[in-house]
Amino acid sequence: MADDRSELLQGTLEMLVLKTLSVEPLHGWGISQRIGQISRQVLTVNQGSLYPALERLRRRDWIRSEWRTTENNRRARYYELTAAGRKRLAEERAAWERSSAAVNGVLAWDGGDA
Amino acid sequence: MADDRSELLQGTLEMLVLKTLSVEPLHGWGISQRIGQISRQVLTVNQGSLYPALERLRRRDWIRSEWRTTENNRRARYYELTAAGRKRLAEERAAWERSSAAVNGVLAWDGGDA
DNA sequence: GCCACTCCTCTCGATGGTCTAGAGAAGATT
DNA sequence: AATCTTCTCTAGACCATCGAGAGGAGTGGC
Repeated sequence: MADDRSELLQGTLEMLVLKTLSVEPLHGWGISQRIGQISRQVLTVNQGSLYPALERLRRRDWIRSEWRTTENNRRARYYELTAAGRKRLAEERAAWERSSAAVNGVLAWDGGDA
Repeated sequence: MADDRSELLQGTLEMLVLKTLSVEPLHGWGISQRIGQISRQVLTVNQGSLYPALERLRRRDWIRSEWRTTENNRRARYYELTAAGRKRLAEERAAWERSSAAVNGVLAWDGGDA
């Protein structure tokens, strides 16, 4: 029922998070806001998906975290990319480009060759 | 880890199947072959994913099936798109285009405006 | 001082699409 | 007769995501 439910493509969350953090360190809530903002609310990340994803990324040493105080004077865990995370982002990006191009190729197919 | 596993983007299988059938009716094995062929093996559909997907599509009346004999003289269940399936394909395609454009937008973001 | 609101973290259980790993049938080829 | 190819189909498990929360701490209004 892919109604208007979630517009978040499965499997892209980690890449999106890594990309967001590659621009600047952010806390969880900020990552979610940022992705929504850039995509004009087409992509929405809910917290129940985000925190487990952050934990997975941290466990693989693609991001590291640190408690800090926000501009609003609240405690928040800031995440930033590691060198391995940067490499990982490049890989995921390449895979995304290859796969999405392939999907577009199938969608564009009209019965010609192949 | 840079999983060389499946290159199939989650959530795109049904759309790919509908698209494939929109060109011509095919049996399950043929659908899988066809998608691999067009995408130059970037996308691979394994049977354990395909048949449950076909069953879901059939149950929603987006495709209908019929036993026929193939060119190789074997029994095969041919699937073809219904009118509702054609409509559904258009919807999924629109959603895919919106979402993948949004993902590309996030990937292209470099810290400028939002 | 108290209350509502925003900011922000985090958890649990359920859902559901996909994968692994098969079984099995029947025509074709050797 | 044995094996390959074509083709359908299933069971169990995995695991990312989602829905629906709980909770804590600072801010601003009254």
